[in-house]
Amino acid sequence: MRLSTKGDYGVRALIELALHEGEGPVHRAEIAARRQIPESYLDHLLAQLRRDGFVRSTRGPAGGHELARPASEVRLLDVLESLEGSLAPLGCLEDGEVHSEQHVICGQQWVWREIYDAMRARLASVTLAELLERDRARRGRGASYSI
Amino acid sequence: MRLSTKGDYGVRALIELALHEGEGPVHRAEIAARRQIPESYLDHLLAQLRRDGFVRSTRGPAGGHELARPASEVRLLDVLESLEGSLAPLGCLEDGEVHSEQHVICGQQWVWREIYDAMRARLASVTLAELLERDRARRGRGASYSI
DNA sequence: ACAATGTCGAGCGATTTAGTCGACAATCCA
DNA sequence: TGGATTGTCGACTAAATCGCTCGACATTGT
Repeated sequence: MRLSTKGDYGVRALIELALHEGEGPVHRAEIAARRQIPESYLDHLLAQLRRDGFVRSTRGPAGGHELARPASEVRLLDVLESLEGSLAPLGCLEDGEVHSEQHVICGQQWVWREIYDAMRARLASVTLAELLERDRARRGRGASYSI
Repeated sequence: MRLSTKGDYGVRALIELALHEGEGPVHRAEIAARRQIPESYLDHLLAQLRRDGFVRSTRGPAGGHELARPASEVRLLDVLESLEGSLAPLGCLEDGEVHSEQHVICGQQWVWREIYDAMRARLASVTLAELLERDRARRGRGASYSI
């Protein structure tokens, strides 16, 4: 029942991009260093986020990555489903799922349907802007920095 | 974010045992056939459920498996945590988890804490007796049987 | 004794995870 | 123009996990 590191790393990266919203592209290396993500792995995550329209990238020196849409309009649900695929806890809750006799036997389906719906609703209500804000607050209170 | 088949199969098996509550032990082979579970795999699941006190088994001919506690007192949450281990969607929500600086960086933790708590609460409110009842209802309405 | 059951652990093929690496493309700057 | 600097893409891989199977053994009823 775990989210993979993709969801974790990907959201971290987007928070970092949100932090620099409107300041031009951020280098992959900088994102990786500041959010503790393996750089060559981050590559794949950014590619996925780009494909799904969350991120815009530019090449060449002074290139990098930036948000393609305002942080306030990016829903956590969409980001996670981009990175992780479906978040359904059971195969029988999958979106495009055929309802064959196979699933007649899936005895917990009704509970998980409820939980899944609530989960998606909550994730849909959280924006990247809100994640950034919480991140700032947490880092503010937390152990101070040695620069 | 998927439950493994253990959770699915294991709950199916318990529903089958609940169906025969008070009628003495049910053979592993019968459970497997009626709930479409690979028999030699079911073995492991029953072993786990036995270790955690959900099931009592007896050997020898006329042996088999039965509920160790009344179906109405078995919570779905406990069954799933027995079979799947922790249901936490993120490592940083794990029960015995140390809160080191590692997690200061886990930017979605607060949302998932909420979702996780709600999920566990709901799963804790569902008993095996209720699962059995729903299973009966569903099978009643469903395609009728060829015996 | 023997047959029918459950018990336990080793092992195994397929899939997924979590990456790395290297060749290539675009861009900027001198 | 050419090289330095960035991003892009796909192949590859080591390790873990999943979903089992199998075989040796223990227990019990007849």
